[in-house]
Amino acid sequence: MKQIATELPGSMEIERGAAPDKGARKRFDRIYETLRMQICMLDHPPGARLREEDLAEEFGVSRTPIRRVLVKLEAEGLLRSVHGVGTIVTDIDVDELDQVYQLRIELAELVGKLAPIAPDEAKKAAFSALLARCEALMADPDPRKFTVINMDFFHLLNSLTGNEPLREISERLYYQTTRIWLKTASRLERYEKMLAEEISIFHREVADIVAAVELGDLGSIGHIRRSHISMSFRRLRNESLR
Amino acid sequence: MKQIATELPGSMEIERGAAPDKGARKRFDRIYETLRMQICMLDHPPGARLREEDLAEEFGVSRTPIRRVLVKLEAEGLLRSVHGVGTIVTDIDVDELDQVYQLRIELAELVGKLAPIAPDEAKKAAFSALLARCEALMADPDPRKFTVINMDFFHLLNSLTGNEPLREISERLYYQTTRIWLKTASRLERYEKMLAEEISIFHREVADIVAAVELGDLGSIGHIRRSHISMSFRRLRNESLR
DNA sequence: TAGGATTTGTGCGTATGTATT
DNA sequence: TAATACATACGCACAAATCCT
Repeated sequence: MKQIATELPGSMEIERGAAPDKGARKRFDRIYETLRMQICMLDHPPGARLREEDLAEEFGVSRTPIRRVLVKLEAEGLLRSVHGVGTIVTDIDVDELDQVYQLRIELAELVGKLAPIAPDEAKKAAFSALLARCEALMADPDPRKFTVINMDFFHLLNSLTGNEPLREISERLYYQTTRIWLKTASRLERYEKMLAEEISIFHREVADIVAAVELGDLGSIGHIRRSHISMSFRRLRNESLR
Repeated sequence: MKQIATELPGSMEIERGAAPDKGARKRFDRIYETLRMQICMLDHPPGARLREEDLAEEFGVSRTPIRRVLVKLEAEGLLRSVHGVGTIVTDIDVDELDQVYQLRIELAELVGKLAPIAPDEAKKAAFSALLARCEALMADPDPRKFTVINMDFFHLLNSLTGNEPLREISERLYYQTTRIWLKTASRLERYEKMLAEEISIFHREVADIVAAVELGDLGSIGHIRRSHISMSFRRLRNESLR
């Protein structure tokens, strides 16, 4: 039984300003990335319960496409759906966080070793621009801005390897840990001061790496990142034990 | 602050021997693992089109739970769903395969470095048992049996690290590459002979590693695996260029 | 202990996209 | 180019599981 119809398909639809969501795939990606960022930004903190129906309404679709996204986020360890209970944002304890950091440290060094890509002028400019944003951040410390800049910096560094599986895995571990770092830090007494210190230290790391990028010394980038990731986690753990 | 309990009450349920698929989660896992193994065994070779309806019938469910599984397998890079076309088993070319192997080599070495677990008697026995199966395989070379033993061996080695993210990632890359190895090899002229040689070489690797396990020398296990993974890929590539 | 409220899981009909004739 | 076949994507109604009173 044919449905009536058919005005001309999607192409006649009005082009809405930003993202008219042409295909199903683009819509899927948009919802996925939005949700992942929200989880990363602690808009949905660890332990929070997400209701499929709420999300469906928020994104203007039915539960079905939402569930697709949730399955993927669950496969990446950011969510856990439980029948009859809800969909919960995952949390990990310090021991697990330690394990992920140990692995991230090793992977960071691999970025400079496996299929390293010598940065061209455009990439060097991107690094410089990021350093500038980082300096602006120091004048006005803000956890959300810090998270975004940190994330952009991570992606920029990740683009220095041509090994795509490595990029993918590093990214996944990154999204799994930054939100935990942010959550843990935000509960500490000295949060404000600690954040400012962390931003300052981050700025130094960026400056160090930008210098290495200018020299085209990809090998030492790995070592710089290795020590910074390691120290960042140590600071967090030490602060937690105060 | 409410933390999600580590395990859900479902553990109160009785484990029934035949596993008649009690909960939704178990059914999901069963379908997922079955399908993954089928893909790995080339029952669904790269390029094959899977029809959701066929799978639904095969597993005795509707398309809905099948689609959940397909999304997860797609997230892991084993499938790709295209609207209006079908769900296709992914294939990767030699360059990509090379990248994954490069990464697997590094991760294999990390297994012995990050949170190494000293094997107890039970584990040593498991290694010995696997060596025996490997010897039996040499007398009767069979690609499917080889694949299964190889996989069991991989899981056994992976259990030597307490770093769970590392285990998870290694496993994912493993499932992504073995099937491609098998497919590529099966198309070669000297397939029969090559398989026998590969099994023989594999037997030697297992013997080497079992010896290292007996000595509790986890560090050298990493080096042994590193060289074997590397050489295995080189042999495949060289054979392809004949 | 029982039952209702809530939330995820499932089944199925329909819409939409793609390829082929 | 248009029509047709077929596969995935979607929306909705209902079943199953869990929680709380």
